[in-house]
Amino acid sequence: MASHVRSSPSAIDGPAEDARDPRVRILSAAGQEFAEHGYEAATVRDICTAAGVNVAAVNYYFGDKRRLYIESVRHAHEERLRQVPQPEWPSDTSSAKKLHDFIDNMLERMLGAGQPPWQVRLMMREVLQPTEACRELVEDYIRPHFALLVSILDELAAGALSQAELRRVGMSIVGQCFVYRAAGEVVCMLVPQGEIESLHTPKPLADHITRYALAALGVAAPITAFPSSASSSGRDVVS
Amino acid sequence: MASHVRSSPSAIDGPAEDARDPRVRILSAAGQEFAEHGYEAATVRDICTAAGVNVAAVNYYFGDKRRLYIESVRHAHEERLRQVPQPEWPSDTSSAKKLHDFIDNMLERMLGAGQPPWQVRLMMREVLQPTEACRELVEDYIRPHFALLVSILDELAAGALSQAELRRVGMSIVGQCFVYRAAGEVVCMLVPQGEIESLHTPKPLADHITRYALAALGVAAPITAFPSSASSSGRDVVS
DNA sequence: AATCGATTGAAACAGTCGTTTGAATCCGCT
DNA sequence: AGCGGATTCAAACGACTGTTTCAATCGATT
Repeated sequence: MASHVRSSPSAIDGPAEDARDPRVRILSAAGQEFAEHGYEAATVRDICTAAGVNVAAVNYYFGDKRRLYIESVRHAHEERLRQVPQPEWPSDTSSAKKLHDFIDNMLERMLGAGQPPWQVRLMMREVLQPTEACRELVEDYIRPHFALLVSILDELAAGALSQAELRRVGMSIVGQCFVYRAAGEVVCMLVPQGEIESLHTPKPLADHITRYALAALGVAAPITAFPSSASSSGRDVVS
Repeated sequence: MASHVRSSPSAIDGPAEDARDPRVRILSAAGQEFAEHGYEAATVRDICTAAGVNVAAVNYYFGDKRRLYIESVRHAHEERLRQVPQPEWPSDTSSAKKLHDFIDNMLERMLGAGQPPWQVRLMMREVLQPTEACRELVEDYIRPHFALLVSILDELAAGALSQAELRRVGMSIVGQCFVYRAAGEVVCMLVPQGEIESLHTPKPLADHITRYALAALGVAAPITAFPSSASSSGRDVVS
């Protein structure tokens, strides 16, 4: 047993975690290995080598591989929450702009700048095949974001849709972003190369998904009504 | 070496594959194990036990685990193609109805009737983290379906959108279906229980996604314009 | 019946996995 | 300086993994 080790140094050290603390070094290395290879394929030996500690350390600090995994998922989404706070707008911001900003922000977090950081890939694994670490991830990270999206849609629909319908529309929007991250490699095989770079990167995609949603909700003109790439309809509703 | 074994009995036996053929028994058992646990976590011992053959059989018939996996993915999508042929419509069918049927069919294949058959889950794994078996899966199975969707959208937009824009809209539709299969368990955590059963099952979802698309394309009224669950707008465009 | 290639079977291979051990080392304390 | 708990280390454990071996068995052909 390693019960004599203090259970959570980060809780008392505060946000300025010492990178020389072997506990956070292991958590970081574990997160990257789990994100890259998945729980089964990642090995504690590789994790410890990457963290520069002995194999016995994971048992000493975390008990076993399963508990290390759960802690590393928690560590990942906590760090992610600190890095990317929920957006805030001046009170007179139009709801259409809020929607565009929200979608742009979500896409940027999911796809932004080449390979997304390992935290996102680890969380994505939990979404695709949940383990016991999933519930906490949903409550702390995903549900607040989804609730914000639904509230924006509520504002946008001006009471015309029930909460249930708003959730359904919200899921449609999330799905359109989600597919590019989860099935990105297949998307690249279905769409010509140049088109990927010009139309399926975060910025143009945010424009498209926003326009698609605004048109479906009747807030803007249908996407067939104007030429092509611009994010706005006749009146410039989003900027 | 096991080079003396005939390479593909199913090719000469025709569609009526003998279930007592150890080769297809192994392929079927392997597909289910790989679909359930993934490539790494599935063991050749479990596969052989499930297939009722000796462990040496996989080496005798397929060489090694990697080649067995590739063959089992091929076997899965070939069987799936035979089970679910592409829909065909009378030439006077409205393109709105075609879109609704297509979406309904895709959702039924992905989500239909509780746990989807193992073939779908195996293919989904290939989409989420492609291996060398992915390209063939895309060319034989996914690309034809996506091309059909794009052609329906082309008809619907009546030339108002370029091929690139049609692909982008197609990806939006696929994404809305995809999220329910790939992230289904998280969806269940975000949406109240009763709502799942009433609004997030294939039929109501197909109605919603179709209506969302038709409204976005300006073919039907915005989804805020009419009360709630019905799949049609004022004129009954889809039936 | 005898023969010979195709197929199956039980057992063992070498390697890697997560985990444990027990001694060695570090570091704050009196 | 010297004590004592906290931490690190190399080494080994037993349980698995994919793969191979080689003798036993099968089934059609002569």
